[in-house]
Amino acid sequence: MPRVRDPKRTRRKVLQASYREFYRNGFQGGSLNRIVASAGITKGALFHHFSGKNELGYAVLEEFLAPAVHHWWVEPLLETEDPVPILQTIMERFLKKIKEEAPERGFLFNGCPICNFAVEMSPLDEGFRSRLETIYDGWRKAIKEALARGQKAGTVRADAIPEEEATFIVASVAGTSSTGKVSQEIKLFQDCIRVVMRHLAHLLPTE
Amino acid sequence: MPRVRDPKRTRRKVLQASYREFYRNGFQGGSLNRIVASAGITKGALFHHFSGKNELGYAVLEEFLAPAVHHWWVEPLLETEDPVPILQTIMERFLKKIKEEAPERGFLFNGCPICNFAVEMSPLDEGFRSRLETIYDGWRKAIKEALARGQKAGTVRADAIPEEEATFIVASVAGTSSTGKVSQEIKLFQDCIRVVMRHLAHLLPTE
DNA sequence: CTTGCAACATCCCTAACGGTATGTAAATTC
DNA sequence: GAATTTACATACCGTTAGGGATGTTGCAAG
Repeated sequence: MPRVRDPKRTRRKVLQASYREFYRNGFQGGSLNRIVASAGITKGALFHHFSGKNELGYAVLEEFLAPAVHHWWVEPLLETEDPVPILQTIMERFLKKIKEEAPERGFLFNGCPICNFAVEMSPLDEGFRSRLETIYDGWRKAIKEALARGQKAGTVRADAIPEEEATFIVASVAGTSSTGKVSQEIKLFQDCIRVVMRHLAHLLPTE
Repeated sequence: MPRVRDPKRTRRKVLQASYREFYRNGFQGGSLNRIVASAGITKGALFHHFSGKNELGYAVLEEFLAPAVHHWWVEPLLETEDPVPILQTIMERFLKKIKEEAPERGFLFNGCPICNFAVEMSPLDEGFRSRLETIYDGWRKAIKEALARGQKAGTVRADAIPEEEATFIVASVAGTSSTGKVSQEIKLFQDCIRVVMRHLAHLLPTE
């Protein structure tokens, strides 16, 4: 067997397998043995790259989930002066994503992975809590600042409160994911998102 | 030692200790050993009343959490013809509850226990999933029917969609709890609930 | 007063967990 | 090209988990 060494690749494989394992079984329920098995490596490799289970979880948050939020929520809103349509587009894409995952191949939509981590681990471990707080803060900040810019540009009604709305929108995503995954019926997601979309429409200036 | 037997009381002690343990550590992270220790009983007693860990979790859902939802959300809305103020009152009480728990005695608000169970266990075990679905269905149904009655009575605007709104309100509670518990700052809860309250106000008929 | 079952207590088992110690081969450095 | 370090693999801990077997005792019925 021609032994090829690619530490970056190995590390990525571990992270990916860990993400899947934790996403499906939770962090505490996730098994390092299963991770190394599904990643096709050994415990030696895992513990060479990560000093323990917690560090592995932190890495998933920092290197997988934080960038995902940045890509889906922060980047599209950056420097925008008309954020409401963009937020609506993101919510639509969110619903689309769920539809794609739900019925196909029997794969379950397991909710928002960040929220899953938050619910399970934020009260149990300060390392998780602080990292999750950073992610949520950045998420909220992006929405808040976009809404504020919209107000300056006149595309968002002046009496809206960007900070409150941002907090609410993030919570809506978490809540929709968490309650919806129980029944796995798309209608629940649809209903939820539809109300949020209507709420977003109310943020537009009245003409 | 005067041995006193009180099976009902023993059962309740186990359930209460289980609820606390699972609420703080999650279901998978919760330990039966810790439960029997904190309940002041032994494993023999636990397994006499419950056939296993899962059944214990089911019992917590059915005998603790389902009644709690009924008490907080279903009962106050029963037969009401003006549901919006009642919903607002419930949300206010929700915020109050968080405020009471948060700063005092260093106790952490750990989110909505039902949502915690849902996030962790609904994708992993059908017994949990179905029971959680029943709880959420009843919760949503109570709101939906109250809103529909309100529409008939003219206290809720006719173009509101009770089913969608109900789904949304339940998701809001879950989302607020889950995202808020990360930072433990009351302001986040306040912001979130304030937006929901405003949204509820929009359900009133325009005059 | 005895019999029988419900209500526990005690003790133990196996499996799986996260983690470590040690070995070894590839890669890098000098 | 020798030496050193990185990148793994193998084997193996100690602990704790959930759960079961068996023993013991209160309590109610007959």
